[in-house]
Amino acid sequence: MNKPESPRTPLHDGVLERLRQMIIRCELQPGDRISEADLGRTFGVSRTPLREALKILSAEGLVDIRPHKGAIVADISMDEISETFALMSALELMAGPLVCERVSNIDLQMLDSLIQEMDACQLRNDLMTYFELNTEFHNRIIRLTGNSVLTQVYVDMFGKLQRARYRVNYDPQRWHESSTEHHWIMESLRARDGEELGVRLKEHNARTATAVVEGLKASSLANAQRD
Amino acid sequence: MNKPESPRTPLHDGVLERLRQMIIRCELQPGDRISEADLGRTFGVSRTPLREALKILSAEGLVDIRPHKGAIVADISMDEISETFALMSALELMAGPLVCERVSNIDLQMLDSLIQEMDACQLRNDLMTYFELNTEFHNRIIRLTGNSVLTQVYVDMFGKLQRARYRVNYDPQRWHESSTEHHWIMESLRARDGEELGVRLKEHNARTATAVVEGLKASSLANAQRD
DNA sequence: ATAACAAAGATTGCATACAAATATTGCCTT
DNA sequence: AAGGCAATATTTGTATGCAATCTTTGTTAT
Repeated sequence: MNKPESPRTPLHDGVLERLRQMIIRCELQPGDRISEADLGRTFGVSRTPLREALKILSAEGLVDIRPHKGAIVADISMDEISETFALMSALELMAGPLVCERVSNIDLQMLDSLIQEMDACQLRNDLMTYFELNTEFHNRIIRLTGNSVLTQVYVDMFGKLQRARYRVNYDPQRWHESSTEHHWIMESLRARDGEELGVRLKEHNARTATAVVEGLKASSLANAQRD
Repeated sequence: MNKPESPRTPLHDGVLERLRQMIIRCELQPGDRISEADLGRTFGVSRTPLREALKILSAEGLVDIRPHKGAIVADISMDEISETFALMSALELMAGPLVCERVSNIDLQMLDSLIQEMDACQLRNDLMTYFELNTEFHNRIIRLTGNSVLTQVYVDMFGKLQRARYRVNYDPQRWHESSTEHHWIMESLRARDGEELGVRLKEHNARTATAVVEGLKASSLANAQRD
């Protein structure tokens, strides 16, 4: 039915990735029940690999599994969003000095070109690609710490928040602000000022947090009125 | 065969917990292959729940699964240990002020009694219980931040490092130092001095890190000579 | 009409069976 | 004797079947 693809990659890996994307992109919304049989049919696989994928997503916090009652897409509360942003602030504060110790000119070039692409996205109003590039930008910076444990945690957090970002109607003004902040961040990087970089990353993060939380409040308010 | 226990808790949960403990306690050593059939026999379950547990442990980073080649207990490198300690330092620095804002006198009492128990363990040389109480002590402090995301990450990190702690022959002198540092930490808590608490937690952590890394170096050196 | 209960239906949890891939063993060749 | 190849054996990946649990629907009694 499907093309053979590569028989080397286990089936549940593909299922896992597809499910994760569906959840992050809000195609499956928080609270949605996940029927093993149904999803198995849509993916064309049996329940076994699907269950394995669900267990992993549960460990990642993207789904909740209630014994004998099935899996649902995990809800992410406003509190959890705020707490996650707060945690990321701490990680970025830690990252600043480490990154500046290790960042090379080639790294700077690479980040610059990412920013250029992001600016281009902004001009043609391509929010989706912007999100992906933005993720790439921030993850790369953290990866420059050379601390892979830190990076792993950061990337996970970013992924969890991505759902929230997709949900809010991004404010054009905030979008512009954000780009400016990116340029400031690059400045600190070029100056190799670790403390300053940490602070700027942290502040950028805090502003994004505010924007996302405000956006969510607004949209949930709109929903409440609609109901 | 087994007592009915509680039929409400899914089987793979029990398997998961037993496996996790076996890995943390180094009963299964890094690099050990995990045969699904074998482990299934020893636990008295089929491969299905076992595989689900393995997938979760893989997501937690305690085992590595290589497609078509089976699972092995994940190795934790010296680098990863150092990086994890560094990350925890950042988390503790962040935690300090947050904890001091929220800690109640009852919390202080509870932590005090934990310290008393730990001191007792030290007197009777009960390292195992000490480890458990120590874990409890630090996790509780972080939980007092009220940030559950931070707490989750911290607890995970602590668990990952627990393996390393179990492996090193704990230096009695370091044990004593550590107790003293715990008392300092309590002092900062009682004074509600958030900055100071953060720094003391961080320094305590850094010293533990040094002790563990040195201990591991020594024991791996001993192993190398033995071979 | 509403609430409580019961039985049918659907879904999850686990075990087993089979297919595909890898590891191992023994033989043959050089 | 050493290396390569082939056949066997073991192990993983997936599908399916059955039992236990939950959900839903329909009935009855208040």
